[in-house]
Amino acid sequence: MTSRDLHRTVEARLRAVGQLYTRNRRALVEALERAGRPVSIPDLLARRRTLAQSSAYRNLGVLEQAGVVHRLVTDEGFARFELAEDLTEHHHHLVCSTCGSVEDVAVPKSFERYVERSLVRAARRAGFSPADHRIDVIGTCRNCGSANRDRLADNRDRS
Amino acid sequence: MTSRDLHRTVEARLRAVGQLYTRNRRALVEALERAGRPVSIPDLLARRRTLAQSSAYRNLGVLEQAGVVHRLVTDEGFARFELAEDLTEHHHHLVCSTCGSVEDVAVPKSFERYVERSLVRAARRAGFSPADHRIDVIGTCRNCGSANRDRLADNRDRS
DNA sequence: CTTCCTGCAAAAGTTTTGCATTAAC
DNA sequence: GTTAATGCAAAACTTTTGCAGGAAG
Repeated sequence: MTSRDLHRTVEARLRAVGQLYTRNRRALVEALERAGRPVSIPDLLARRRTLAQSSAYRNLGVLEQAGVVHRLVTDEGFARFELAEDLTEHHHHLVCSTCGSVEDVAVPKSFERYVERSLVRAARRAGFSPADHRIDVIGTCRNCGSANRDRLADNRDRS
Repeated sequence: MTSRDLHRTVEARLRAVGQLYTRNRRALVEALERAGRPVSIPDLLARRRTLAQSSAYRNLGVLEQAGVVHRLVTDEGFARFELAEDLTEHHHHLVCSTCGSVEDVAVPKSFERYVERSLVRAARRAGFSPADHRIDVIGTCRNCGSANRDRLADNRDRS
């Protein structure tokens, strides 16, 4: 989807829930588009100094209700936001257990189809009506991994 | 694993990180064992009135470091705790988007093997070292589903 | 002109921390 | 008796809310 299509879609979805596409909201959508990964509120505030914290929370809430952004929680103690999946690509997350960063990762369609069918079956057996799923891979990101390798190398050098 | 084995294992893991298996900690482990699903701090405090809130947070932190409990975050704004997976069974979660409740769900071993292999491959391609994965199914639990069906039936009756 | 959005400040909710007391070994 | 855990209260942090002023249609 082009950036222009994105903004048109966002505007339509906001209008559908009786909301306007204001400057602040456009700035948030642009920031999320540029980031290409889930972003925290402090990050968003740093990128747009004039944006009040309460406006960030409120607007992200509105955008979430309009189906434009998705709020996800990590074990960092605060939330992160990303564009809704139908505005990007269906993807999952690589969560670094060292630094808390979150990156997107795509998986093959065949994997998704198989996972989806299996999960629907397992959920139904438990009397649960499945609507969606979420998969996170926990581990060590490239940065923290190489930092760790450096540290190990240092220790070897010293001994 | 029997309850007795569980407590022996917990005691050993706590000792391994220089911590004691005190009454409060035993009570927390027993509560988590009985619950059989992720439990919130308010729930845990309600089940043991003499337990101070700060002790609950502190002890769950210690138990997490000892590898006895696992902290998981939902979009409810607070954390839930469960026994570590190697003390129970490998499982995933059914998260109700209406009431926020979380239940455990088991999936076939063949599913796990396939998912694990696919995720490891996808993560490595992104320069990420995978250690574990987490799968949540989002949807409507049995209670909220039947409440919703009741509501729909009511509306039909009235028209 | 009327409605909705914005920013500031204060409040609410969850989690963490300091410190004196108590329990565990 | 010494060390570690507990409970109370206060603090820190993220998120939500009230309200007066300003922007948008």
